[in-house]
Amino acid sequence: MNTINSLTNSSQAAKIWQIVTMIPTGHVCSYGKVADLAGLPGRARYVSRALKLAPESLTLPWHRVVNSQGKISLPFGSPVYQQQISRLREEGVTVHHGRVNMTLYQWRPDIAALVLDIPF
DNA sequence: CAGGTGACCTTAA
DNA sequence: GTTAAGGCCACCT
Repeated sequence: MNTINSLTNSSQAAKIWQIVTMIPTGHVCSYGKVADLAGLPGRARYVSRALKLAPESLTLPWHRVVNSQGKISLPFGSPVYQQQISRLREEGVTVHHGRVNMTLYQWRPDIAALVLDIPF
């Protein structure tokens, strides 16, 4: 079985995708935080892989995921890098030198969301 | 089986 | 404020 099918069949990837869809417009979340909320602590790299291989049909807000320092983790200057910045700016997020201010824009899930989403 | 890789993270200088 | 090293885990060669 190829990589994409093994991922799309993975309940772990599904949890990651579900968390990403919860990030509100105008906010961002780190790969590590998404992993934590999905019940997969310490697996930030798995989040990046799940996003890269997610099917188009999911239309995930992948642009709201940045690294823990607030920096765009895509290859500098690449088309997809530029697109992430454009999408964030369309939502009112200031991006300067390929980075967002995490103090201002980091998503802080409320208690209700956590209670609803931990069991899956 | 043994490395190499990556849209990462934390810690320690 | 920064970088470097070690850790991390799934996948690929």
